[in-house]
Amino acid sequence: MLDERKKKVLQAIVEEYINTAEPVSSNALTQNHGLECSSATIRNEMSELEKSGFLDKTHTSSGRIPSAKGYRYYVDELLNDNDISLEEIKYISSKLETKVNEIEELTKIAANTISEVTHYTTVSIGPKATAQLIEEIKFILLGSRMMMAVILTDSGLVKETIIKFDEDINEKQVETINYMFNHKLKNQPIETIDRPLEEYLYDEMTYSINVIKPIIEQIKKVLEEDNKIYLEGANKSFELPEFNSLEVAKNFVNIIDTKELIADMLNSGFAEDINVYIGEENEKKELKDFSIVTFKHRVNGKELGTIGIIGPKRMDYSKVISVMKYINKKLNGNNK
Amino acid sequence: MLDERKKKVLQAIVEEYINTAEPVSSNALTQNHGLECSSATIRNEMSELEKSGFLDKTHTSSGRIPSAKGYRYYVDELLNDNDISLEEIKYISSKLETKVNEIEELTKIAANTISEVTHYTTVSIGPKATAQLIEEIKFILLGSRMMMAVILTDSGLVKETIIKFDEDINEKQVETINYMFNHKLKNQPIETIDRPLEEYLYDEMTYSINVIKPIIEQIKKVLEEDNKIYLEGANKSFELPEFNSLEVAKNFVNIIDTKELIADMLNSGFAEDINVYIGEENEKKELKDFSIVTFKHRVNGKELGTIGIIGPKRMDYSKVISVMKYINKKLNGNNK
DNA sequence: GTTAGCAGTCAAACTCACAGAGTGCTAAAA
DNA sequence: TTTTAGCACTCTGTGAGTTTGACTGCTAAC
Repeated sequence: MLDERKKKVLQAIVEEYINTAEPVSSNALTQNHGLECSSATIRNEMSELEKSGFLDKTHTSSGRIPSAKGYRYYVDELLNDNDISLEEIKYISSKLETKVNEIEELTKIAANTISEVTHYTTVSIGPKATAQLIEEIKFILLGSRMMMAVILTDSGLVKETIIKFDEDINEKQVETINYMFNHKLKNQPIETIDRPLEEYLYDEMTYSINVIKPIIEQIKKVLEEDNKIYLEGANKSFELPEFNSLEVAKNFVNIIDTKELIADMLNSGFAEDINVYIGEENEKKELKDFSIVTFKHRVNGKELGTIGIIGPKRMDYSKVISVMKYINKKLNGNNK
Repeated sequence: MLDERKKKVLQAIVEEYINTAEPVSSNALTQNHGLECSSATIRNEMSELEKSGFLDKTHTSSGRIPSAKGYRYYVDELLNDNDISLEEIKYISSKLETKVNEIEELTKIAANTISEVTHYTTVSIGPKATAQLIEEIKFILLGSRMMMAVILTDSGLVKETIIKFDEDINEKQVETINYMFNHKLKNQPIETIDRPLEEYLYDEMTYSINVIKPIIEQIKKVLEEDNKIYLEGANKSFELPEFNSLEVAKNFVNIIDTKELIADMLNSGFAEDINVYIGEENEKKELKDFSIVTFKHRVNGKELGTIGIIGPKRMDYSKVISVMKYINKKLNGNNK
């Protein structure tokens, strides 16, 4: 589609623009980009690249900036996805070796590390419980009218919730409940906690419907509710020149303040290993000025969390994708 | 200290400035502020108020704005702390009646409600576990090398944590651990989990130091660690005119992104019911352009969480303090 | 003690001119 | 046919100079 020199020119423009945040002139490309021709020739190439939609101009006599299509081509065809230094590798490795007791913690650490290495803002979210099998449910009495339910899933996720009652319950009831729920739910997908189960339990334990009901309600609630969203390095974005525009800064705060938007963003379309959405490619129009790069942290095919970077369209895709690939590999490697 | 008319003038200026965000001119005060005199007289009063430090000017021929001292006088002496409508009371009441299973949840709801009613950004944090007595600790085996510890305190706080081991443990060991810890810790302050306890446990259970050690470490960690900080309505602040200054907006993002700063802010000096820090009164210089209003949510003298509003110095103190007082009263009333 | 009136001050908005950076085009060179 | 040099043209950003309007401070009269 594009001849070799056009590719080189496009790549040079994208990288120059990522570095400087200024429209790139034909002159700027004659140095340090391995292009053995004059600015006039580059102008001709740029003109054609603009005609085919890879470049934009901010005004008639300005230099060029990459269009969304230009960034897309760069990301798909031109970038170096091994743009990561030895120090960075060492640093990431040491961070990921931190011993954690909960899976969510690991996702948080990974997100934090990515933010530190790339200097962009990251968001992360724990695994969707609904995609997993229930391995065990434990009920523990915490007083006469309070109980804790601990749910273990097959991928090692632990969810706990407190349940309060309007009447006293005793150890014996808890034992029965423990037996009933486990009997019926062991190794079942979480959707099993539904009508049939409720009816079964109501039938078996008619005498204590006042106890069963809040339990089922609360368990459903805790399993279905969206996980907490963790945000790292929001202030780092504000150092970027694009955030000198109040419009952009405001949009950004709106985005990170709207939990639903972030959750949507992290959960949407996962065809690839690593997903890149550039500017207007995002479905939500609030995100049109930003680019998003996400990946799911998986172990043995089970999803354990999603991490995303949100930054300007002029994001350092090479660095970001390299770091994400490395961390993704590392996380999948540590099958523990 | 100030005669009646000066008070009236100061109050009018503060309120006018809170409404308009523009320096207040002598002319503006001749209408709708119950001041029966000409602008010239008001100019004289303003000039004296400025001399005594209650007012500032942005430049020689500008109107006046309140100084920190002016705001302070207003907050201490002039404001109406019952500036809350029937609708607001109804709305707040309905929100606070939501049934919750965890105390932290209630603090979050209260903070969310305050943000909704006042249109400012709120931050909240759960109770410090270290200030409480341990009522009970339960240990539950969650697999051969994993355990959960659930700690109940006297004010109803429940903290749970997962502990992982490098060796297998069995139900019998868990029972012993349950007995040991409860025997020694029941109704003790949390600081008890310290050297003497460790030594006692090591003596009693020398055979399983590999088990006791991670338990104590993890329990200490979870009890000492700062609670999660919840942020509500960060985007609302960005609608205020002071946030058109990039400097201010950047500072704000820095503040809300720095968890330690917020935790400090929420935990500092609590002489009063409701604490107001105006601009430079804040110890941290990052906060010099902002005002902070905080209160602790208590039940029977036990602290259950802290909620703060962070907004511009030109904050609607009347509304904010009225709403906080009302919510504080409501929360202390619901002794459940 | 209060007020009218006026001179003085300052910020914000507007205009204008100009320098500088960059392109597009044309015609010559390779 | 491709590349290059050169030049005219365009547009932004900046800074100086001007005007406008909102206020205050002061003085003298009420």
